[in-house]
Amino acid sequence: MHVAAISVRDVAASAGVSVGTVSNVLNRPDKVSPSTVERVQAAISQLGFVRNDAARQLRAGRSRSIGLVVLDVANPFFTDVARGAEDRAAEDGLTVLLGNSDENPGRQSAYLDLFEEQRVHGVLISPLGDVGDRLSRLRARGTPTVLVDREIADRSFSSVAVDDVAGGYLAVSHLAAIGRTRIAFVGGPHSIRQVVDRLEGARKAVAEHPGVVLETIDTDSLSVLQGRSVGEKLLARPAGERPDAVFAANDLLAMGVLQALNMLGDVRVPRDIALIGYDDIAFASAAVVPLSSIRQPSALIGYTAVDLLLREAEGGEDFEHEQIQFQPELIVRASTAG
Amino acid sequence: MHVAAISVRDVAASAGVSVGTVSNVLNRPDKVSPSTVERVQAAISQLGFVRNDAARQLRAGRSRSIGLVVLDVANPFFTDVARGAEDRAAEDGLTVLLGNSDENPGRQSAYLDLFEEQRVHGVLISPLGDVGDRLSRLRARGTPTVLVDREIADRSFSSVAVDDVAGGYLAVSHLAAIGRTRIAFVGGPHSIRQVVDRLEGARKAVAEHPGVVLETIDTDSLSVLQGRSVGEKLLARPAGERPDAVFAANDLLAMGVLQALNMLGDVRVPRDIALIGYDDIAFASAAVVPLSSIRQPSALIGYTAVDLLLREAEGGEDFEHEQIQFQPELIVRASTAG
DNA sequence: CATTGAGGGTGAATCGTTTCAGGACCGTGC
DNA sequence: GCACGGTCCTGAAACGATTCACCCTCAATG
Repeated sequence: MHVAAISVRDVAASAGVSVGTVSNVLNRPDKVSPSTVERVQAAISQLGFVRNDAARQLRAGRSRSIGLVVLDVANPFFTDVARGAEDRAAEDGLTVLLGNSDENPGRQSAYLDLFEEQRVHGVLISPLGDVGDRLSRLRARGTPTVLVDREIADRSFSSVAVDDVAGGYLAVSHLAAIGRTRIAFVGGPHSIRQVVDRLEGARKAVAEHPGVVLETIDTDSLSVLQGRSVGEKLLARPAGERPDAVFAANDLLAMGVLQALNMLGDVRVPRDIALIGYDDIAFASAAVVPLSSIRQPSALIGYTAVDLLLREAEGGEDFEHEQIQFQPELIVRASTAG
Repeated sequence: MHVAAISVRDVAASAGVSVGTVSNVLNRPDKVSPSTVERVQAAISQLGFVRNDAARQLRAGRSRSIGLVVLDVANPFFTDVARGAEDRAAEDGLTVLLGNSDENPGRQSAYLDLFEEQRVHGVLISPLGDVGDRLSRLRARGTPTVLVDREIADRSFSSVAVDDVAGGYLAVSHLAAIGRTRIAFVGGPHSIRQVVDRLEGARKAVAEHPGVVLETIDTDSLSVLQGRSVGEKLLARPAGERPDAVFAANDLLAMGVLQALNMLGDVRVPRDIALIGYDDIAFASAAVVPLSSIRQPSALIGYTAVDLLLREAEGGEDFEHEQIQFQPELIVRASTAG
């Protein structure tokens, strides 16, 4: 468009002041006499001046945003995390840039590049695969980083997570407690730490219950679609070879499994197969058979992560990295009744 | 952090070339001899140089992003739209910035300010209330704008929408066809055009079916929670005064209603109350009673909107604004069976 | 041999905001 | 009358990538 862009210079000329004064009106109005403030503001709205954020950031050296990379925006768990993060960021006048890696290392990497080029205030990431080195470099160059829903073993990063081993343990202990003995764990890929931990928790619970066996069914991702195809595979088995309980690594998968099982009338949840998911998303309670699940404080995770990030940014290089861990909670509904 | 930021100047010095050449390596490697490209790239990775996007944008005058303001990120319909938009934007090397107005005019306005300060390539918005003037000014200053899921009467804006009147008509005609006569429309606020249109379509269908009456129940927003409270209110009525069918303005509301009705055993869906939603989100088919709905091509809407935006940006001031409208589709499931 | 043009490279100017050292002005206190 | 401290403003410098007019070389051409 050929509309000449209006700059502080134009505003200054129109109001009969210097550019420095315009900037002061914008950023420290108390340092400018009221009459001048008024004159400048009149010029601003008359000319339709809009601050150029790029110039601002260039000067400032940092943007006023925080980058957040999640595994899947379609998963309500992550939108809840994002909402919590936004809330905390807003308290400090910051914005959250949401990047969806879609469980794809290439996209994850692209977002990290983008955020670094944008000189974001910091990065929150629910990491995929082995990005420890990448993140170390990022941090070394001055961008603080907090891991969301994951802690890295060597404690070199700050993190906010939920104890997924405990969650897996809760889920399977519950299934065992209601008398199920042939349990299937559905989830994948194993590059996602949560999947591995929940499985580990599941194994731990099984070990404590003699007579209970655990089968694992791998999936390519944690989506409704993948769940549905697992459900179809279960239906295809002879009745005797089906598990009598399924622990899905998240609610999306669980709902997919549920959809598939529900298509054919002869398998009933929870009568034939009990089903429990993970995350306790809002839709879980509205499922065909209301879904038992493991609840995580999702918004709180996001909120805390930003908080930690800001403290880390404040503290500088020598900041003591902190690992915060929340405990999950078992929510029992109809899908594991009896 | 005290890590000195690396600039093109440092890279140039280290590689023994001029800054102009470094820039050329970054942007037009074919204009630089292979040996020089290699030398510069070695310097870049050795120094850990990362382009400063703010400086880039300042010079370029525009950012490489598109702003998208949606009514509710928790609504899968909008995340699908966003996904479609991202896909199309990626084809042109652009990024999508997602802003959630949460049906709040203040937040909507804040995002528009932010996007304008960022000098985004363009804005996609699912507008709330009366923002025509605001958007006109935005466009006058050079930011092309496309309305998503809404067209403005005077055709002064480009838009991508679905015919919501037709959708409302489809839903209620279907309810009438299965013999329901006391239909309740649940939705709100009326500042959302979709709500108004779907209601209009509903009225149109009712008018064609003598003996069918329509009641409207207003809500403050289109969320599961609001739906649940409507459901509770319906339950509180004497059985004879309840509608025998509910048309909810979106699936979230419908699922809320369904949850509430399901808590008490004496009202059954669809036997006592048939229920149909709108958007056909992925969770609709996994609901307690699989939900009938009106499907919209959500990802396609986002994709097309960006496409239109880019064409408009290309065309300049004299671009002929275009209104694209898709047709919705009725999806019948158990919640309106019989 | 002079001319032309292409390929490869240079570096100062530019984008728009913020910052900061300093200047003008005015009232106060000695 | 003068120094002093405020208050209010000024305007040049800086941030870092990109652009563009220009320069240099060298080979091909007439």
